[in-house]
Amino acid sequence: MKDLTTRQHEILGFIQLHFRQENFWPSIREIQTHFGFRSTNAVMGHLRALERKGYISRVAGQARAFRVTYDDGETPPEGSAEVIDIPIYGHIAAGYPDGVETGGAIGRLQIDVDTAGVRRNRRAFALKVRGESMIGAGIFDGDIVIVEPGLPKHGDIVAALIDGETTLKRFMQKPNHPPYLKAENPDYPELNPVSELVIQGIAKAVVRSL
Amino acid sequence: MKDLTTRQHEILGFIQLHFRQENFWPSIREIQTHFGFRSTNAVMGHLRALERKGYISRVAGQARAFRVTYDDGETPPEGSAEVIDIPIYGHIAAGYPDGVETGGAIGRLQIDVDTAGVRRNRRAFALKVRGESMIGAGIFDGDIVIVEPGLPKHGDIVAALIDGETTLKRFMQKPNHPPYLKAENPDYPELNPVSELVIQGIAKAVVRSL
DNA sequence: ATGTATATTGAAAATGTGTTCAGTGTCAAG
DNA sequence: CTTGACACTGAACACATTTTCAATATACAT
Repeated sequence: MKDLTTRQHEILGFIQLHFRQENFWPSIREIQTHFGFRSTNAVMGHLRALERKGYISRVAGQARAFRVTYDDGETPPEGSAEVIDIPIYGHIAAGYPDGVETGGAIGRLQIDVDTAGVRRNRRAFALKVRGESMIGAGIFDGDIVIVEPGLPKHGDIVAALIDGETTLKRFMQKPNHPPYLKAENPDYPELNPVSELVIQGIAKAVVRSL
Repeated sequence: MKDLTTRQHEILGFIQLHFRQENFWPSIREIQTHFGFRSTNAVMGHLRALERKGYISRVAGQARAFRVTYDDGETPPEGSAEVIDIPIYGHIAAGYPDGVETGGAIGRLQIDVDTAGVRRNRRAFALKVRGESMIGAGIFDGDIVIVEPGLPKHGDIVAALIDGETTLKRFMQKPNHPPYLKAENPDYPELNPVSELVIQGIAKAVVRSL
């Protein structure tokens, strides 16, 4: 894709900003006014350049009839990443042996695999975080964590089953030592190696509704 | 929400269909032609009705300047919740007068509307957070915020355009006072009422890859 | 130096487009 | 029967908007 000059870049930027803010495209005169041109023709030149370079396309003679075709984004609405459906378990019932109990879900969320950072075939699930033990890692009460089953590495945040309750902790393992879990909150103690340490999975992403 | 007549429903449908297919709104005469009316006024009547009933809003005198305020449904509920495709407008180039990065989207994410907390018809977009100014609200450098255009209320976290840069701040507005923006980080000062305060949208959700 | 792309002004032509005024006809409710 | 919402026709008006023709000036590669 050919490069744009500074001015062309600004024009394209304004067109897109206008569209995002107003939900319809600007007219040539609006672009002219915004940049302080004294002639609509100044805009025309830039639009022609943008069209020639393939960034936009227009319908001749029609008002506000833009299409932004910057082939960087926007173009492939179809070939987008795969979206998976993830069940949200509130507090997990003790004895979550191997996974999916559809009945226990308090909700579901759907997100594409790339953003969530999970693989399709693994059975990911989500948890609603309760408590403040991971506040130091930016995970707050009420957040939703997307968890993927697997073996944790040192430093991963994991969902672990302790005392029949699922909590979020950071998994720490130094060579030749048994692993332990660490809360990311100064008020909470480190948890020393638990006998029954069941790692449910590794936290891959956090989603929070504001 | 008031009910629509059959004809009004058809008109609204066509407007939205046109927008999805062409990326810009139809003109009144295009609507007229599509339905075979012999007078533009037939369309005018329906548009007025749609506007009165709150389904759309328009900018008087401007061509193709629609906004669909309320979606009448029509969208097939595939599976469970509806998944929308959100463009990620990346790091905004610093010092850019219009605050838009060249190519437009640097990525996309897909998420269901309930989890994201946005409405289908509004054009939500996402931003990759840069900087630590909202660390107190649990939003960190590198997080992705999902933003929906709209008018902010007191206390909302907004994406605002200041000095040509988009930043995330909390929108504060006390009665009889001009609004100001506040960073959620003790190291950052409060931002007093800016003359050129452009609110791009309200942050609805945060997604973080771990 | 010469050509080509960029960036702009200025004026005018040609439509596109929203809007209004004045009617006709239907249909259901009061 | 009358009233009022709805669905339209027809013609005209006033700008909004795109587009074209004619020039000037700068920068940059050939």
